[in-house]
Amino acid sequence: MARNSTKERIFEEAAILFRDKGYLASTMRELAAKVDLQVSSLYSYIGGKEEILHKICFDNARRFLTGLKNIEAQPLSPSEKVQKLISEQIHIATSDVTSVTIFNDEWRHLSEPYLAEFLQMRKDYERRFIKIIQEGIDAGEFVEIDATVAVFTLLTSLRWLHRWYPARKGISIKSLEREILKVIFHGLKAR
Amino acid sequence: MARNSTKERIFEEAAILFRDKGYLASTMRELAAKVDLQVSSLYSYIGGKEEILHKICFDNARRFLTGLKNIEAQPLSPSEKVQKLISEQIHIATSDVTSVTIFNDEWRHLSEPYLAEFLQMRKDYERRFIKIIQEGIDAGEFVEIDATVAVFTLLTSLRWLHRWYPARKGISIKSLEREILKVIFHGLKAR
DNA sequence: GTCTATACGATGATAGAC
DNA sequence: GTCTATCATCGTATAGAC
Repeated sequence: MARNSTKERIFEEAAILFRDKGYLASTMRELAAKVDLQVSSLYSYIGGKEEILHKICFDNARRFLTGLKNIEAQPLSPSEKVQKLISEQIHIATSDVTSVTIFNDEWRHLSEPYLAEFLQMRKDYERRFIKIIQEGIDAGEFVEIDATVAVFTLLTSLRWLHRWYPARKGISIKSLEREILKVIFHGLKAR
Repeated sequence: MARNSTKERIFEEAAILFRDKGYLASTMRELAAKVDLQVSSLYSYIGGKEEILHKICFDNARRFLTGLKNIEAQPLSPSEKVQKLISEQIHIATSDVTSVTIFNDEWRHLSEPYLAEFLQMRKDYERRFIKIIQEGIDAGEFVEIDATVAVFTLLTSLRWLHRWYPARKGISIKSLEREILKVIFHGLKAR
């Protein structure tokens, strides 16, 4: 009994291809070669190229939104919520690089109406993240800052973590998380 | 006398196209339509599609490296240097969105040997930025952090500034800069 | 489910007349 | 420098035999 079905292998190889070359530059011919099939045979398993992109983007969007929902529901302070959100982002980005890369970089090649739906989920996540930061500011836990600027500043560095963290070879996920939290919570400047 | 030559108009329209749809999804036919020429006429002005991408990527790489070099040469503290670097990134990213978007998002479609050359310039910039942070740590101006993690955390949020700052409508560049500096230097947490 | 064969449109680029 | 015409190639996807 094989560990992975042909369909699973197609999705996995496609993800690697999309990650390395981008969605548009990846061809069905290459994908077929990777899984040792003729191009036409791929279509016995999937409806088309975009179906793969769609699955990756929406699986990840749902994953992040579910994580956020769980954190929102817990009786935590804004600080603790932000810490958990950052921790979650780091763990997902480092453990599932391929998938997160595509989620972050290739969603724009979704066709309508999926693109609009995706953007709405993304915006929803950002809006709810901003709300948590604003609650922290109002509660006096965070400094008086523009919550939107703060969220995008930190969210952006997390979203593209997958691109740069291989540059810091040898660091453990635990240390990576500690260092990032240090920068985000306390900033660069010594007291 | 026209303000822009045909060649300049081709580069400008191509940049907008690349920014909006990505390099691969942009076609020479679309570009020709934008500048009111037949496709074949474009080739009287440029050698090919990649020449445009090449120019945008390398012009920007040089611009950022030149800015860094100037700052390095000044008799400033690491803190002041970092502040100037951040300020410069913000000004370029907000004043020349189109160009910076392509520089950040589309360089990977450069073919060799240009790709390798580009990556080397990029790495050089990062390495020198890390060095400044490390000097700040050694001088006691910055907290004891992993300089690489710190640089990528902040550099990433600056590099993709062009993607999110329209989400914070109405904010002035001055305020944007102040808020970002606040987050990066002092962090989220209230004292 | 896998194959061979192929449809069919889009692509970057060129040839050569004017 | 601009055009019309065209090329070779590659893209996703389908038809239909086995």
